[in-house]
Amino acid sequence: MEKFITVLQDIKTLFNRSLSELSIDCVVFGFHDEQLKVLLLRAKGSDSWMLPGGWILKTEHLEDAAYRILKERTGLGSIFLQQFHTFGANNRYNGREIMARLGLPPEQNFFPERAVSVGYYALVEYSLVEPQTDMMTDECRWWDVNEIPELLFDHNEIASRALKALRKQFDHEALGFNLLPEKFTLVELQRVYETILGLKKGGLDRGNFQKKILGYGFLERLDERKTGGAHKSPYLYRIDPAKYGAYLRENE
Amino acid sequence: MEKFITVLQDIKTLFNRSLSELSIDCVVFGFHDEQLKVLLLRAKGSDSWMLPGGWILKTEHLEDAAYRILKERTGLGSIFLQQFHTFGANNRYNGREIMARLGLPPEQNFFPERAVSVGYYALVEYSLVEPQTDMMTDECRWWDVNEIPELLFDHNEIASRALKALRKQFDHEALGFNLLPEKFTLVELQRVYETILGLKKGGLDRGNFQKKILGYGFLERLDERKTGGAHKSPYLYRIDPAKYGAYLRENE
DNA sequence: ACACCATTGTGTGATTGTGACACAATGATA
DNA sequence: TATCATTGTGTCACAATCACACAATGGTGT
Repeated sequence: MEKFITVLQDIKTLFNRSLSELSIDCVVFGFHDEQLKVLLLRAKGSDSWMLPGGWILKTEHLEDAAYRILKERTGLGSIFLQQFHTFGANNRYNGREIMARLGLPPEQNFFPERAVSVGYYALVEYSLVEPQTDMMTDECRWWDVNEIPELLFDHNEIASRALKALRKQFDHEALGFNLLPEKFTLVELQRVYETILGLKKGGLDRGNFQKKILGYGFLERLDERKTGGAHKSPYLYRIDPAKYGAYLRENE
Repeated sequence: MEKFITVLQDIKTLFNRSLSELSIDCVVFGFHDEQLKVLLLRAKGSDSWMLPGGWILKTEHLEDAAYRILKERTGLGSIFLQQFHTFGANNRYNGREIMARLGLPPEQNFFPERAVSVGYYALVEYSLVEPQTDMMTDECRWWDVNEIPELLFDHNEIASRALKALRKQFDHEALGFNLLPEKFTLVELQRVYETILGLKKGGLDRGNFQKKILGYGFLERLDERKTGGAHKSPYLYRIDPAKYGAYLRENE
C-alpha cells in the first residue's frame, strides 16, 4: 500500500508537468517468424492489455513525446515513426474507470475527465527490442497481429486503424526494410510485404518483386551471401542511405 | 471597452467548458473561377489572417467539434471533412502572444500556456458558402490558394500540409465532385483535377480522363445537357449515391 | 564423390493499362 | 447555312505488369 501511494504521487506530479487532456498511443510493429507483431502492455494487477502510451509534457514537442515513449518501452532510439490519426471520441476514455481498475475510489478521480489521443505507429527491428514495463504495467511483450486480445479503452480501434494506415502507406512507399536487420535477402523482404498485405507465402511473384524493388534503386547488393539454407545462397542487400534519401525526395 | 470585457467573459466561459489545451483548425477548400480557394478569417482589429478553428467542448466528439466549427463559419451542414494531421510543436502557439495581439497585458494571460491542434480539411461547394465571422474576427472571405498571406501561429504550415494531403488523397480516391454543384460536366470536373494537381488547362487528356472517371462507375449521366457555350453542349452528370457507396467500400 | 533438390538470378512473351492523337457530331454564332 | 470551338468516342503505340521458364548454385543424403 505504501508503494501504491508513491505511485499515485508520481502520477500527480506527472499530470502537473504534462498536457493532461492529451495523450499519445503507439502501435509498435515488429516482424518475426514470418508474422507481423505488435507490442502490448498488461496493466498492473489485471489481465487487461493496452498499447504503449503516455502523456505529453508541457514543454515537449508532440513528436518528441512519441519518441520518448517508444524509447522507454523498446530501448530503441532511431525508429521509423509515423503519426496516423488522432482519436477524440468523447467516451473513448474515462478517468473514473481507470481509478476503479487501480482499485481506488472513483469519486476521488484525479485523472482528467476526458482525454484525446494522438496515434503513432512505429516500425522496428524485432530482435533489437527489449520490452520494458513502466509503473502502470507489469508485463510487456509481442503479440501476433492476428491474435490481439481485447484491449483497454479504444485501443483495439487504434491498433486496427494503425494496421490499415500501414498497409496504405506500404502501397506507395518502400518501407519494408524498417522491420528487418541491416542486411537482408530479397526473399525476406518479400515475406514482409506479403505478410503486411495479407497475402500467403509466394503471393507475390518472386521475379517481379525483385525487379520492382531493385528498380527503386536504393538497395545495395553486398558481395556477401546468406548461407545455411539447403539451396543456392542468396545475396544480402542493405539500404544505401544516400540513394534512399534521393528516392524519398523524388516521391515527395 | 465594455464590449471587450463581455468578449473576455465569453472566452473564459468557453475555456471552462472546453478541452483548453486542444484546438481544431480547418482548411476549407472551395473551387471558383478555375481556382482553388481557401477560407480565411481576419483577427479583430488587425491585419493578421488565420484559419477557422476553435476549442473542443469537454463533452464533444472531436469530429463533431470540427463539423460545428465549419457550420458556424460556412453555414453548411453536410460537408466532406477529413482529419489529416495533428500539430504539436511546443512553440506553435503562445497564450501571451494572443493577449498582446488583443491589446491586453500578457502577464494576465488566461489562454492555455500551450495548445495542440488537430487539422481537418473540408471540401465544399463554393457557391453555397456564406462566410461568417465570430467574436474573435471581423472579416471572413475566400483567398486564392496561391496567394495565401502570412498567417498567425503555424497556420501557413497547416494550410500547406492540408493541400499536400488533399493532393495525395486525390491521387487514389475520387473526391473532385465535392467541390462542384450537384450537376456538373466532365470537363468541369477535369478542371478541378487539373487545378488541384497543379496542372495547366488541358494538362490532362480529355478523352482519357473521361474514360477513367466513368470507369469508376458511380457517375450517372443525365438526359439534361449544359447549354450556353458556343459549341456542342455537354452532358451533365451527378453522383449516384448507391454506386458511390459501393465504390468506396471496394476501395476500403 | 556425386546425384538430387529446393531455391535463386535472370530472362521472355502475353496481357493489361495508359498516353497521345484522330475524327465525326453538335450547338451556338454570324 | 457555313463556321467553329468543343464534345463523345475510337484507335494505336508504348510502357508497365503479370505469368511463367530455365539454367545456376549450395547444401543434403547416399
